Amino acid sequence: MSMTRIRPLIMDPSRRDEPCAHCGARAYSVCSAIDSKDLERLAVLSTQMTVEPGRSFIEEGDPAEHFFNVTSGTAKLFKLLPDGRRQITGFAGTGHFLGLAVSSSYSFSAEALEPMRICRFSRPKLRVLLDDFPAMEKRLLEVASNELVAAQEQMLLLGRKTARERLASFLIGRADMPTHCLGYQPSPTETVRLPMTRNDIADYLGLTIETVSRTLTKLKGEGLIEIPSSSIVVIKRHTALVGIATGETEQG
Amino acid sequence: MSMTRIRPLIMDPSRRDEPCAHCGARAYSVCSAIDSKDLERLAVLSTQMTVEPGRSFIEEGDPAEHFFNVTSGTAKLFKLLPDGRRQITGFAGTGHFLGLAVSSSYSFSAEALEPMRICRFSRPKLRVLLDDFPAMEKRLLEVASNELVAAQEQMLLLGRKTARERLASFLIGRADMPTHCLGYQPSPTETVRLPMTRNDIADYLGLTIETVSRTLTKLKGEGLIEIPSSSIVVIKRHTALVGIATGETEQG
DNA sequence: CCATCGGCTTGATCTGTGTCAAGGCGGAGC
DNA sequence: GCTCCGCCTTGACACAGATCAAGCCGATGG
Repeated sequence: MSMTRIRPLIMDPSRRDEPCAHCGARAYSVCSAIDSKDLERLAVLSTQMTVEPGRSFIEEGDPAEHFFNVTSGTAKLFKLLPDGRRQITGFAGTGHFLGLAVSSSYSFSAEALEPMRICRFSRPKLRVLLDDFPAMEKRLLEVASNELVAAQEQMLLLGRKTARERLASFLIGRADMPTHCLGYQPSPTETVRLPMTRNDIADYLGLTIETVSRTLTKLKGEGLIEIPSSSIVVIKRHTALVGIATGETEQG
Repeated sequence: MSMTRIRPLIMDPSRRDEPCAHCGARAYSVCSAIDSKDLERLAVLSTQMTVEPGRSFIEEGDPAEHFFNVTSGTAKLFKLLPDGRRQITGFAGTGHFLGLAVSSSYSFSAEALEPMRICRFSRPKLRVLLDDFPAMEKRLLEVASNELVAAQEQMLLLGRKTARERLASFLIGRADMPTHCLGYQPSPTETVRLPMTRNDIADYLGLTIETVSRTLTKLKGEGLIEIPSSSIVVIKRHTALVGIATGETEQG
């Protein structure tokens, strides 16, 4: 499964002994459920790593030996069909916890879009730790519940929305995201940074790259958005875009 | 939101005093995490109800005051767009726990497909109970994790599979389900009972009723399945169907 | 400054699935 | 046993988005 994987991960000795106490992502992650005084127990279980853009750190089908926590950067999470068709199931930013699942192997792959820092935990060891910290277990349940709600929303998008509605939903979703998930963010929230390629957007929305491109061009032509560079979109008419995203607006 | 709801639920006084100890669904549900000796505490929180086919017991947007546990029958879970487009996000059978979500309102609706028995818990009260039973919290996390994996699989289906692959996946998914989820089940597992209409299947798979009907007819014509009645499908060539479902088989 | 290359856009055409329309079938009620 | 009605099937046609095919644009490196 991972035969072609070359140097996907780089251990980072410089942070080996740095405890979770200094982690910039802690406030946004499940680790916030653990008290400062107990943080050392968590720290000894964690391994800090960096992942370069384009590198995978989870491969669908591989034995699920670790949990991960994103401390900076963004990853795409995806599933593949044998002929190469791909569905991106989500993007994981700062604070995102990865690897939940009872199964013994990963059900998706994860690849860095940008330089990332991640925090890795051994599954069995974290499981044991969780027995002592029900607050963290509770936090994980909250996280999983929220992701489930998001997944259902995405099913509605994939099953029933038009290309135009999908793009509008995607842009609004990005604009409404908490700042810490986004990494570097140009000032107003109406400016949306897109660290992923058009192909990634297409595979996230169940479209082709051509349809994504055409639809964005059309939204631009209608004055709903501006596209100063291909990885930046400025939302000019937020309410109108929301109307399209939620299916309230007829056509275009 | 629920102005048009009429007698959606029928309280069942005959089971009011019957404790969870006699619940047939207990073994399959999150309640199994609670020890027999503590079961009384759970029992006092629960209200048994029956729901007639076609009745809703959760309405998207309503305040989320309860959790539910399905003890028999099947429900469809769905989201709607303002113009009536519908996406069924799943079917909930015996043992299924409903209502996970941090939000204060439900993010989906639930409607009975068949006569159902459900067990209702007040959210705040169950939350308090969970503090005393971390095993149940752990079980809920497991359940949520598994649903997340299933949701991602469904995103792959909705975003990237053909109509033929969707129907094959759906039938295989039904055939592979644990028996207790299905309610009454005609003997061999190769016989699949479909308690939902073609319209429901279409709304679950992101297709139209016509495409579902045509595709099933085609699979029948190829000898992969038989359709003795419109709500029963017999899988004749399981392996071939799995090949189609997973996208390994070219076309048809 | 030019060449290269990956990612993006745009145009022409095709096609899988949706839409519209007409029966068929089987269970419920009289 | 007949009628009704909801659900399902089948056919003809339409269209949103896919596919195929150029070409553009901006970053990178010599």
